[in-house]
Amino acid sequence: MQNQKNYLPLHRYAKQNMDIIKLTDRQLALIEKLGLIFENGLQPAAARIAALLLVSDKLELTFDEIREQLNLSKSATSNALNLLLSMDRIEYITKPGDRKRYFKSNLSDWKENMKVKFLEFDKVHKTMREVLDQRPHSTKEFNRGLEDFINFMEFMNREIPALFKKWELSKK
Amino acid sequence: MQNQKNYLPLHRYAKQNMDIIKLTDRQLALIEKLGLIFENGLQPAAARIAALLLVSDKLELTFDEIREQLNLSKSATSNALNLLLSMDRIEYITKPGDRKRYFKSNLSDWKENMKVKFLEFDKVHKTMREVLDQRPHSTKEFNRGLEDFINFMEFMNREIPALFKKWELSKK
DNA sequence: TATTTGGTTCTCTTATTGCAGAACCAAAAA
DNA sequence: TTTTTGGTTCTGCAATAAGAGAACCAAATA
Repeated sequence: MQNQKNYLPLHRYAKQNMDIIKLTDRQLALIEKLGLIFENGLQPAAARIAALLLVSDKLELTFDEIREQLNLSKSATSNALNLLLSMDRIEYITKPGDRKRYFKSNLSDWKENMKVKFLEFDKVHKTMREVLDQRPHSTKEFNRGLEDFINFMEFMNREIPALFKKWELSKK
Repeated sequence: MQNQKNYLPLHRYAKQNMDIIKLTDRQLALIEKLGLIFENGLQPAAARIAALLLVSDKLELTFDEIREQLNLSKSATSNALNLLLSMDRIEYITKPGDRKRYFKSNLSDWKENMKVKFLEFDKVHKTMREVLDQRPHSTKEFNRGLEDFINFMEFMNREIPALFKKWELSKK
């Protein structure tokens, strides 16, 4: 159980992994690029942290390593990390004899998140159906168009879980 | 061609469709609900206009009708309408002898928009692939997880167009 | 016991968004 | 020619977001 906090005297381990992580230009560029993508749904600081944890050679970074790499203040780092933790986009491990937390990207949960996102349609088409239900019969053509659109969303909602399954099967 | 501006003296047509549109409580509630959904990607005023144009009995509303129904200022109405127009989420028609524009929801384009949105994945997985390409071999397990995720996104990207086709076929 | 570490929380600034209200404008009508 | 209509554009304000910096804190170390 790595996550158990079982501290040993710090001096026995200190700086063990503290080679200053140095990013190549290519990596920096990728962080910017990914960061922009992630800003769809995340604040900039959090987006760049998420990107950093994918791009960096070293996968498990401490608070201060993240802070330094991205030139963030402590508060920004703290808030962004906690946000990402609460979204399950990252997680952390601890190491025996070391109080620091090592943050890493939570890849496995991403797929879950994606499923959830796909299925968010559900709310949309249900509300749209409500809209259709209260429309007057007189706007026939529009109603037909709307119904078509709703049916389409429902179709997607039915088929997408099947796609997930198909993917799982194709891997075996 | 309804869109041709062929003005006739206003008095011959004035107020023809100017029955004050009155929304039921149910409709107002639906506008709020849909409005919230649309706020994902739209400013509040624009979101509620988009909702109004789906919910209202009357489908083609003028600038002032929209403005009054939603209690917006002229500037907010103008800006929101132009935003929606530029996104192709609404369109307008004109009527002979009438300078006003009649705005309506552009349902057909919505499906297009949805396709585009689905295919936005493309950018994401391409960048992710770049990330994977520059990762050190040493983080084998992580790389495998990342690759799995990328493959999954590529799979989705391949399969979703097929789903669109399947839908089109199922309608015939 | 005093100090250091690994953060968290509070306060303040700055930048951005979203909108109201008024001024403005061109085309049409009077 | 003046007025009205159907908007657009400009100015300014209030609310919110994003993050810096400092104060703070509990657990671990010295």
